Amino acid sequence: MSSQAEEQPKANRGPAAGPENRRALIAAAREVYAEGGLNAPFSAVAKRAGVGQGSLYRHFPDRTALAVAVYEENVAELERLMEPDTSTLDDLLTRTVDQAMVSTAFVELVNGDRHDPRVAALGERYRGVASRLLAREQRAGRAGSHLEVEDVLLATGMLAAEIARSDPDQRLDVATRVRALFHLAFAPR
Amino acid sequence: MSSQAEEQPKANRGPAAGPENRRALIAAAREVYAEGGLNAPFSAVAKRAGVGQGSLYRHFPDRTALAVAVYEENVAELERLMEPDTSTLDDLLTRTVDQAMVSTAFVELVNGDRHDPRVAALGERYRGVASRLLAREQRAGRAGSHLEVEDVLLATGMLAAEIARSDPDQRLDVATRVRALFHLAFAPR
Amino acid sequence: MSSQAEEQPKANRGPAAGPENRRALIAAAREVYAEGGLNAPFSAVAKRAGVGQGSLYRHFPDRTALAVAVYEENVAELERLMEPDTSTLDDLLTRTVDQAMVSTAFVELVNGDRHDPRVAALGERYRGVASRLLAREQRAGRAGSHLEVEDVLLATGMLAAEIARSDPDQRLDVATRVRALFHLAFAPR
Amino acid sequence: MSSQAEEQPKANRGPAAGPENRRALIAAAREVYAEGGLNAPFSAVAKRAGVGQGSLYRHFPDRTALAVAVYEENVAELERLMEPDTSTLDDLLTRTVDQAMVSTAFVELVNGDRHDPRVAALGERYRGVASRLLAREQRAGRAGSHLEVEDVLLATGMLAAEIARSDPDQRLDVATRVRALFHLAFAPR
DNA sequence: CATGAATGAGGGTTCATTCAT
DNA sequence: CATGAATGAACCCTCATTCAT
Repeated sequence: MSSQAEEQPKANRGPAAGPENRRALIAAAREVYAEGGLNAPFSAVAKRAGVGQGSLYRHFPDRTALAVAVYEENVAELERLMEPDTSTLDDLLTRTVDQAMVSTAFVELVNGDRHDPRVAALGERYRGVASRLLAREQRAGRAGSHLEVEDVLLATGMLAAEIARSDPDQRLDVATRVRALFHLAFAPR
Repeated sequence: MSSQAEEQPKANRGPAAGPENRRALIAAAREVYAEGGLNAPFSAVAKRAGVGQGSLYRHFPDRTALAVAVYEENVAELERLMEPDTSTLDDLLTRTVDQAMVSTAFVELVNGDRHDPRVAALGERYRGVASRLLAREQRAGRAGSHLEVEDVLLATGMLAAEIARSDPDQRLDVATRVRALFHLAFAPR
Repeated sequence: MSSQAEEQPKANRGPAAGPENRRALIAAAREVYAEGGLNAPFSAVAKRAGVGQGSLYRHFPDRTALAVAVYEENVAELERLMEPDTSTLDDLLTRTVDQAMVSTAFVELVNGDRHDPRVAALGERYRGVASRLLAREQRAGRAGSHLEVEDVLLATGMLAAEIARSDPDQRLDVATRVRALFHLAFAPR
Repeated sequence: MSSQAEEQPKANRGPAAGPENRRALIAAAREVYAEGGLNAPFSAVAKRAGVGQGSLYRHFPDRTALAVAVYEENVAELERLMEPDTSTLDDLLTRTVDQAMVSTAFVELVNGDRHDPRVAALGERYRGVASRLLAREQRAGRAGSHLEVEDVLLATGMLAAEIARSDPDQRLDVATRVRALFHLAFAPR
């Protein structure tokens, strides 16, 4: 009814918005995946980020690209957190629980795209963290010598998946129980 | 409308086909769930069974009904197999690996529809099996007294999920490794 | 699990059940149409009648056949009720309200199949009733001479449709109001 | 997968097509409702408008939204036409006949979704028109003081429905006859 | 002649992806 | 480079109709 500018579709903010949008998309994806799992509508990510569909596709041409971006942040954080000499395998389990929702989405995804190099690279970095932790713990006599890095990877993977599967209000309980099991399994004999 | 018999709609085989169709549907569902998880297109089951959509809905009014039917067979088999006094928790793990693909779908199911009575009933039967085995093993001194039935359920659940997730040609390896972990976790201290 | 007669599908009662089924179907149709209008699932009629789908189709090869059968009973009742010298146009309106749900279903149907002879025959009988009533009322000076039988048919048709459309708990109100309008329109000038 | 451009999926005309599509959808709906009533296949509207299913849902998230959009135009026109001091109740009946096909769909709509606020708002506007006309006619002594706005609404509703039900080549006749009836019913006593 | 399962087409809705502006 | 509408395929579910027993 006004004589000008009938609709204002949200001002095209120009190229400057690029990196900002990218960040918004990753954050939105983290939330959406956490709530709805990996099969949440892809378009829901754009909507939640307050960004056009097209921009989502420009930044992340496929589902894997987006998931990798999300998980990349998690791995980076993990690398940082697990660096100090005082960090333990148990810290890794704790961290896994915290990140379970995203981790699981990532794991789900990876099992579709196992051979995607982007995915493989991230997997290697994660494995590196686990490997360094394990070696350190074994040296300190806090982890059994029977353990190999694959065991640790399996443990964290299963833990994350189990948490993600669980009823939200049982997660604390489940986490405690599962960590106790792996404690026993990891202990020196 | 057409001058010749253009389509051959597939002969109505009559009610006699009923039980046969039911069996075909369950078998098809087993395969479809194994390949695509519980959210595989419902219609894919009908197609794979070579049965009309409508018949699928007649036999199983909703997803849960079908999943329950599939898993019912598994639980029944489990109850039979675990009955002898000689069966162990380790047998349960073995069996879990064998049924992993279906088991995972069931776990998915249970975590989605926890309050559906049909699902709850099956869950109870499974729990019963685990419970009897655990008690027997603890009496025999082969399982630690710290263990509760929840621990066993978590272990089998995680094992099944992990197997289902894994690359088919790594499953044997994964199974071995995970079972070894739980062996340690279950052992008396 | 019993060794014989696993399922007893409801004893085929033989040809004797024919007429009984027919009656049950008509009664069921009356209810179903009243509740769900003419687009209620055709099969719902069979279910409500406690009769196989096939029997429904045998007795009434199409929707029209069933609707005609239902309405035939209504018209017969109408003929009986309107015969006494004391019955008036107003009685016809009253009766129309009572039968509104079925009447409307019939009218709906008729507008699809206007040229179906079965339908036309019933229409004639209804028209006959209206015609006799109108003549009698005009002779008695209770209806205006401007009125033709078409006017009466339109009035009853619209009344029935309006009732059928209305919220169930407003029907009484609507009926009163509409009948008052037609009272004025029918009165001698 | 194919060696040549096998399909020509119909060129995405871009957002510019938006408003045009919206208009096309409303126009198509008007036709489809007129032919098939309010339960005509929703998808038929998209097809007739030459627009994808998805676009239909984007513009009108549910049946009611579409029906309201269609009828909104009619009510607006009505408000405009009935504003002059010279317009009468009879003009309203005339107009109702002209819009009968759409009016009926609207009546159906109103009777189904009486509690939807969008529908209620339109109903109020229509009632407003009828109310103003009635008051004016009563003041001028052209309508009886026994009449209430509900009577007018019932009359237009029944008239529209009856026209919509009628054989196209009898509509003129039916309209004349029904309007004459309501003339008598509306007249001052 | 009754029964009720089988069939598949039809219509509803969602969502991944493309593309004009 | 961002935007958001358009598109259509895919899945869901219901129901009219047929037909073996």
